[in-house]
Amino acid sequence: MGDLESIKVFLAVAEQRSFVAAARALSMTPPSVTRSVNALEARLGVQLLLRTTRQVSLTSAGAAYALRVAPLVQGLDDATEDLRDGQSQTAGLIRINAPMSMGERVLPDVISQFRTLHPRVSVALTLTDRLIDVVAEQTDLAIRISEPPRDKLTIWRKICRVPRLLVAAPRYLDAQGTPAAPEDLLHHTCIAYDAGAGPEVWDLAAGATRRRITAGRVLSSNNGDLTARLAVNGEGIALLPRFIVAEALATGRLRAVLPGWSPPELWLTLTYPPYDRLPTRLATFSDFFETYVTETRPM
Amino acid sequence: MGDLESIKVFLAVAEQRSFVAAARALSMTPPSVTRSVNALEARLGVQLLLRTTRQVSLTSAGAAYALRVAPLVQGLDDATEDLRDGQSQTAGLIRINAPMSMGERVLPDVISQFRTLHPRVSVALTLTDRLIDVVAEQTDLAIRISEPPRDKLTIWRKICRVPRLLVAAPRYLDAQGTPAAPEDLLHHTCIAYDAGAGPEVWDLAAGATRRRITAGRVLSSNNGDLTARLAVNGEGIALLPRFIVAEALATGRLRAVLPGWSPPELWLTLTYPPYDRLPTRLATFSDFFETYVTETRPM
DNA sequence: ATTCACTATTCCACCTTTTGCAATAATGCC
DNA sequence: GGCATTATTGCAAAAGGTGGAATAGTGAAT
Repeated sequence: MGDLESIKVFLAVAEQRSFVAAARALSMTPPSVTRSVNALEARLGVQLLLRTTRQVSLTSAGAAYALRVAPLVQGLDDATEDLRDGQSQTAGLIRINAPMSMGERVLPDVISQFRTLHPRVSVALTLTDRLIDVVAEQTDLAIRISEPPRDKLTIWRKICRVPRLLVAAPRYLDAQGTPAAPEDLLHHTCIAYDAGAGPEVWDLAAGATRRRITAGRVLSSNNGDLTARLAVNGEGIALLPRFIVAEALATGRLRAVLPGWSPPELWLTLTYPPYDRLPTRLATFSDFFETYVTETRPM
Repeated sequence: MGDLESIKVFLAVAEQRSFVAAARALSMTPPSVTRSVNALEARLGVQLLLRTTRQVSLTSAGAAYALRVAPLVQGLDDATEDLRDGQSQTAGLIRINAPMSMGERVLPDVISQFRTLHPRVSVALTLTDRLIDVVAEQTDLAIRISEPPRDKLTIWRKICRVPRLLVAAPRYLDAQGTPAAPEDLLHHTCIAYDAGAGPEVWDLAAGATRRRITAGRVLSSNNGDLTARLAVNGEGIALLPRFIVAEALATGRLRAVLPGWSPPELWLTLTYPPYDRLPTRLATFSDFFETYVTETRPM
């Protein structure tokens, strides 16, 4: 006989002024109603109802208690209902974390289109250029560009491959020479788009041939656009996702380097906290995001 | 595993960010905490907590729910506590019903003295000159002057006897003659202080001798003071409680009739709704009232 | 007055649920 | 790679809740 339930039973009896009526209203048997109210009174140490076989009325304590407690119980029920709605319907807040490069490109579009479809969804967007801990950072959904995480603590979903390529400014290549083979990179300044800890090692493959190159001099940045800007400025050769440098390549400010050789592909992934069952709003957004990326192919 | 209790357990886990810590705080075993939270999540159909063996955190749904539900749970606890205090301490509202004659005499004094002793008590006073149904009238305590009620539905407590006597105005007695024996009343106008239904029958006793007299012409009123005023006006002979006519007797506006003969005594009683255990404020007031009446003897 | 219908309560056997302990699986730290 | 700690689960014992029938009490109708 739960605490809350017995309060509800009491409120029903108080409203109906009858135990059997309350029993009917709550689909209970009269004995259960009696026991429930008795238990509540015993717990409270206060008599709430004055009962005769022919009429039930409230003590003043009972009246005061009912008046005070009814809105609280209602509030709990409302909270439960809203919670269920928020889970089953596509509504509520989605806390999204993404790398900055995406925040400036695809995300504004994705989010406004999604919110047109699902106006009851709010989005809190944070941009971070590092691998975040989704649970520690209170994030519902992290968009990452990386090798698929091996974390057991998170769930992740692959969206698509993110092709990368080596680029440099024409000015740099003119001055330092254009590498013809991976080994030439040893004599170049390499700009790493990475957390920048430890020596930068690039795996390059051309068909079945693979080369593992440790870059010579290294500049690094955890921000893709900054890395690209350094490359545009002629600071060196950068390894960057294609979508970041696409525009610079098109306008000629950057030129592809070693176009036959490609580094291991990264994946665009969605990472979630370790839900047993993903809330609807997250699943819906994830589906929408995948569709958007697949159809517009911005990578 | 009650509804409310499992919410409290969840809140404890959410606050402590740990199942074992919550278990310690609530004097439970860790398995119980796990089961309680699981049951709550199952009932809500929503995952509230993200658990690892090393860290516990809230889902956004869980955070929202905790934020919303915590004050409600606190409110319920507060209500319970206040209710207990209101019962155990002498505080709260006492709804008193009394006959008008008392409302104008003893009650103002009783209530103000009582409230000086117990300032946290409020009193709602209604004056009614009829036998009221304490439970139907939402009354905590009814002060009655009558023969002790035989009602099974109420509890009553005798305070003291209320002596009555026969009185008439000197003017009336001079005009109609002064009765010398009970039988003489048959030829007088009798003013009844009573609900005034049916013929007025007065039982008079002088020592062991008893006479049952049916009054001749009858005036009646359910208000003691009105009855007394009619008697003062010389309308007839009235049977009234002594405390109502004491002043008129002292000033000579009324004179006692058949002083050797006295009607059955009435009782000043306190009547309560059918409480199993009387709330403290009512018991305290009742004790105070009895002491006041006994010491000042206003009857 | 007495019967009658209805109500709140209690009794009792049955059964679901809960509880605590021990065992298990999982995780972060040394 | 252990080690300590944590959340969880299995299992048997215990507790508590459940409904149906019986009981007592009440107000109204006869």
